[in-house]
Amino acid sequence: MEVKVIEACCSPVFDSTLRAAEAEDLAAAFKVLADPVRLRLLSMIANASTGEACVCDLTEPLGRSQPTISHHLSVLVDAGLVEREKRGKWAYFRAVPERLAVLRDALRA
Amino acid sequence: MEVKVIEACCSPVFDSTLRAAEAEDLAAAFKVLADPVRLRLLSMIANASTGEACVCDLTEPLGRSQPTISHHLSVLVDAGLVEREKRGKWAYFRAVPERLAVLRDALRA
DNA sequence: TCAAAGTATCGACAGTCATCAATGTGTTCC
DNA sequence: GGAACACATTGATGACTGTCGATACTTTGA
Repeated sequence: MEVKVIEACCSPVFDSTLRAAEAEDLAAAFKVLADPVRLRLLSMIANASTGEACVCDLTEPLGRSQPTISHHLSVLVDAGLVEREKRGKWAYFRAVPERLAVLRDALRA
Repeated sequence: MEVKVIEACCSPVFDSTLRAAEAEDLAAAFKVLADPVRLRLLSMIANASTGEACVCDLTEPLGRSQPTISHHLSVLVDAGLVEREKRGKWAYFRAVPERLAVLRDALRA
């Protein structure tokens, strides 16, 4: 899945008729959110008490294999929705609420 | 594609940890928006001067066949994002902004 | 009733994606 | 150095979906 970070300049769906390129970018962004595992990962990371979570915290609750979780986290990182920071053996993930806000604004009427 | 109309009761992603069932519903809703043709259809319908549009108005600008456009419109209808009204030979589509608002609220931080 | 027009449905196909097992990479600790 | 651990990558596979041609359905008008 090729993921493109959506920019804040994108026109909202209801504002004016979307051009083909804008629609492609927006659709790619929504595609990132169109998976239940990724939504739950994003939710768990955003609600982590320390503000961050590592793969080991996220794998077991979702009932998916470690490679699958790692794959979904990479998709979220590529989309700019979460940030990855490697510290020692662990990889910590933090949410980027501004990115979600951009998508939310694209849905304004 | 099985489409489920998302209800307003759904927890936002950032509010509390999403349960599996909530994540499934939300993901299905975003999947409807995760297609450029559907996004442009929604945009064109919402921005139509009369507030509505028929298939004949929507087919040619998007460069897809009539069955493809009809399919995408059905997906949008099933998701509750647009309404279909048949008058004579024509099928007219109107946007349902409240549905989009529900999705937008699910993305609030 | 018949022909034409606007849509919807069906069947098939190609491309995409979520998933896992196996393996690779980098780090920590003895 | 070597073993153990945390995570990323690869390759393969099954399922899903966007697309179109062909066809069916419905309404209009003659």
